[in-house]
Amino acid sequence: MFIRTDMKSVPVNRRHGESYPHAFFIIRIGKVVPTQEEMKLVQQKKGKGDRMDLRTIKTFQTIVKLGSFQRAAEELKYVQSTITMHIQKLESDLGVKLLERSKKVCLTEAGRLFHEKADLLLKDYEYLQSAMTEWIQGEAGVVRLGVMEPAASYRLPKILAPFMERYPKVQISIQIGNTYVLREMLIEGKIDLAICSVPDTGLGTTFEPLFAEKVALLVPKQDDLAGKHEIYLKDLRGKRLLLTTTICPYRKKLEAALLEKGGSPYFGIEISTMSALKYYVQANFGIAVVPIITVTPPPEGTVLKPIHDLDTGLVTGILLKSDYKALGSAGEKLISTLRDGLLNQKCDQITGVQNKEVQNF
DNA sequence: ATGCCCCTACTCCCGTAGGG
DNA sequence: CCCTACGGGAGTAGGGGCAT
Repeated sequence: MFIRTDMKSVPVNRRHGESYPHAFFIIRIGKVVPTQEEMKLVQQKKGKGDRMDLRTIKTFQTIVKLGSFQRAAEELKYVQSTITMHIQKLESDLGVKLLERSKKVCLTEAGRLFHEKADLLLKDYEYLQSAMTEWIQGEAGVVRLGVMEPAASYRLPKILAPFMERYPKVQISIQIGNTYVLREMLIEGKIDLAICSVPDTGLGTTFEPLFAEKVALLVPKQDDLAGKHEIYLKDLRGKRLLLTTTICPYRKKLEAALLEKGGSPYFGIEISTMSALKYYVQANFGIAVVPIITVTPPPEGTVLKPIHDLDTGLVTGILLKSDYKALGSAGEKLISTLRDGLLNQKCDQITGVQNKEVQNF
């Protein structure tokens, strides 16, 4: 069986000048993928007998409840002939007699079974209606979010916690990845939006910058840079740099700056995850340029130092598809929450680090 | 390919008349 | 008293034609 929902028009009651309270969604029920034989029958019947709608079921249930066609008509605000027509249609659709008409309306054996099952169907429908209402009001829904590090671990939880408390029925799925991966996922429709840096290509997406993720140099205490008052990119020459992968936007930005201001050569160790860098610095493997938020406070045995000639902000924001269609109320509310949360999160200040002001757009 | 307009067929409901 | 059948009015869906 399949259930097809159609938006039934709501005609103005010509006789009484009011809308029919019963004329909302109709659930039509039919057979899954009709066979050729069934299709012929359907054509022969010209639409009769292959479906039933929710109103006729409600009419039937009302008759059973009140024990009379007339009283059911009054309850449902139909004329009595319409009630008769509904039952005829229902019985015709099902191919069984549901009610015995005599002085008193009685259920047949089939009618009793149908009454029982129809009750469940109506309850399910009421549940569906309620779920749809919640979706419309933004109280429920599913939003697939892609987030890059460190925002995923260090910023998002604080922003999402109050949102989830306010909208407990909204399901959020979070995919963590780098900007390149998140953009691909967005294009392929695997996520609805992403929090990431500016993608290499803007084709097919629109980027809304929100803040700059500041970075600084993390060095072991025993390194000579730890005691240096001012550090510039040229001071990194000859040092062992701990780097993330080549597609990491932080590494790209750092390498571009090093080429421009510091010159070659540099040598480093590649570590795939940003969060692991600080532990390798702690173990005296080398030095690393890391987002400040990930090393607040710095691990024991390390020192965080600003690099004066490094534009420290990696612009981060919301990435959406160019042909973006509204996600529904829940999605829109989440976007709004993320936007406000990321714009308003307090900048991480570290003693001894002369941060530039976070650049807001 | 998309949007708009017009026409036709269909659906839904009503009131009325008649039968059990 | 209750149910059924019938005719008619009003609204909607869908197809066809046309313009962009």
